[in-house]
Amino acid sequence: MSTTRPLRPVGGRSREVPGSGQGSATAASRVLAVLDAFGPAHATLTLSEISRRAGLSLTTTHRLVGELRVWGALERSEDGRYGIGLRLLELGALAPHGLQLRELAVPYVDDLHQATRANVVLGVRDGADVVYVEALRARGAVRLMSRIGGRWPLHATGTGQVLLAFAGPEVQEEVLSGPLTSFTPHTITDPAALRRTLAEVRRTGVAVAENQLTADAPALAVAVPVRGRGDEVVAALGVTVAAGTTQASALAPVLNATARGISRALGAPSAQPPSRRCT
Amino acid sequence: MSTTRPLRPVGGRSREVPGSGQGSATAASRVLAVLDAFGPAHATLTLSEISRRAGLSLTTTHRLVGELRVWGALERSEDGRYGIGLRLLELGALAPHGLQLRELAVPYVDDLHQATRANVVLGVRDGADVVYVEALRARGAVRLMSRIGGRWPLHATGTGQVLLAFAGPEVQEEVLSGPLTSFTPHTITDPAALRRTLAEVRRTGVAVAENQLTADAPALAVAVPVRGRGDEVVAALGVTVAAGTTQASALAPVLNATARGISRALGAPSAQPPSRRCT
DNA sequence: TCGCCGCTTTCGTCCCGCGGAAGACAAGTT
DNA sequence: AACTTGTCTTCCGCGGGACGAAAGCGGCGA
Repeated sequence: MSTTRPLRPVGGRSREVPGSGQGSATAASRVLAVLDAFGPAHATLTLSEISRRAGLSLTTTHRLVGELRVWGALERSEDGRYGIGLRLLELGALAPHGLQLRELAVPYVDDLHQATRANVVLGVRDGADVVYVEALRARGAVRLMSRIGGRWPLHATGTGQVLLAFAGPEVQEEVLSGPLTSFTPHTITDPAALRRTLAEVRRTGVAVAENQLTADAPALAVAVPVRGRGDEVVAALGVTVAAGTTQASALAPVLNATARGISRALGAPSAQPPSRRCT
Repeated sequence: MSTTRPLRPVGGRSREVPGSGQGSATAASRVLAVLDAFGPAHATLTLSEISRRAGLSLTTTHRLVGELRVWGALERSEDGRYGIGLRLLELGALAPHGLQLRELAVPYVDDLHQATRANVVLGVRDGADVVYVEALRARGAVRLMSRIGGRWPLHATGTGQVLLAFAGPEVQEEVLSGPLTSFTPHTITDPAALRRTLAEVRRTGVAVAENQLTADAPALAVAVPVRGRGDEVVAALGVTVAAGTTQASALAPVLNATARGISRALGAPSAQPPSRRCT
C-alpha cells in the first residue's frame, strides 16, 4: 500500500517508431485497432480519424477499412464517414452472456419496467466492467447512461456492485487494488468503503447506490443478482429512479421477484419451485 | 490451359478454402473468417471447429483466436469452448442503423407490444437481408425467428418486403434476379409475383405476409415503413400474429401510428406536425 | 488561381505470419 | 496397460503478403 507509486503515463500510447524494434504489432492487432477506434463518443469516423485513433498509417488503414467494409464490419454513409456495420451487431448478438441472455430475460424485465415505470437494466460482468445486455428507459427520463452495450466500472453502478460482490476473490482484488474512478462526489473511491459495501451486498442480497454515476440528476439505483444453473451469479438486474421518488425498500421486493423469475428460467436450483421437475 | 505449367509448389502457402471463392487470403480476411465461423446455429465452437469452419490451419486459428480472446472479441467458457465476447456486443451496439436506432424507437415499439400483445420487430436493410434491431416476443409464443441481430432474406418477411419495396432499383434488381429462397410452400419465389407484391406495398404502404417463413405455425406478418430525415425509408416496423387471430386491416392503423411516432422522432418531414418548424 | 486537406492508388522492400511437424493431454476402446 | 482418436499447444524456417513512402486525385475555401 505504501509502496512508491510509479508515474502513470498519462494518455501516452506507446508510440512505436519503426526501426526501434520494440513493438512489432501483429496484423490481427491492427484490425482490432481499427475497430477500437470506434466508441460511444466516436460512433462515426472519417478515414483519417480512424488512422489517427488506431495509430496506423493512412495506407494501412485504408486497406483494412476496405476489407472490413466488404465483409460488413464497417459501413460507409453518404457523407463518407465510417460506422460500425450491422454484421457486427449480428455477431455481437451471439454472445452467450449477451443478447442470448437478454432473449430469455426480456419478458421479465419488460414486466418489471411496466410495473415500476423506472429505468431498468440487465448487466453482466466483463472483466472489471459491467456491460448492459438490456436497458429500458423510463418514459420521461433521457438517460444516456444505460444503453445496450454500455460499459461502466463495476464499483460505480448498482448492478456492478452486485456483480463484484459475488465475483471471485481475484476479480475483487483486481478492482480494489486498481484506481476507483470517480464520476461524482458520491462515487465510492475508498477501497475500504467499497469492501464494506460489498459485504453488505452479500449479506442483504441487494445493492443500493446513490448518486454514484451522475452528478446532475440525483439518482437512486437498486440492483439484485440473477443466478444460473449452478447458482452462480451470472447477471445483475437493476432499476434506477430519481432520488426521493421511491424508497429502495419498496423496490427490492419486486426486483427480487423478477430476478427470481429470470433465475428460474435459467435453471438456477435455488429458484426452482420444489414441485417442479428439473429439466 | 495448355500453357506450360510449372511444377506445383508443394509447400505453397496459397492453400485455398475449397469452394470458398478465389483465394489470396489476406491476414484481415483470416481474422474475419474466424468470426464468420460463429453463427446462430454455432454460437459456441471448439478451436478445431473454428479451424475447420474458417478453413484455416489449426496453427493459424490457434494464434488468431488467442489474439481475439485477449482483446475481448472472443471468450472461452469453462468447458473450453469459444464464444463471442461482450466486446463485440459493445461494438455492435454502436452501429448507426442498429442499436442507435433501437434506442430511439424502443418506447414506441414497447407501446405497440403492450397494445397488440403480438411479436413485434424493428428491422433495417443490410444488403439483401433484413436485420432486426429490436424484437419483442409475445408472451406465449416462442418464436426463434425474431431475435435482435437476426437476419433474413428481404423477400420472405413482412419487414423485408417493406424495405425492399422502398429500396433503390439496383437493390430490387439484385434480389429479383437472384434466387428467392423458399422457406415454406407459401414463400414468394416467383420474381413476377414478388414484383407485384412490392408494387402493392408501395401503393398501400403496408406489407402483409402470410406463412412466408414458418411452415409449422401459420403466421400473419404485417409491416409498415419508418422514415428518416429525408423521408427515405430507414427501417420497417412489423408485427406477427398467429394466423386467424387478427385481421391485417386491424393491425395496420396501430402499426402506422407507431411508425409515424418513430419517424417523427427521427425527424422525418412527412411525420412532423404542421406547426413544427423544420430543422 | 492557388494551396490545403483528405482520400485513393501504386510499388518495391522487408519482416512477420504462415503451415508442417512434433509434443502434450484427455477420453474412450481393446 | 497399450493402443487409438481426438484435441490443444509449441517450435521453426521460409516466402509472400503487408507495410509505408510517395505520387496522383478531387473537393473546398481563400
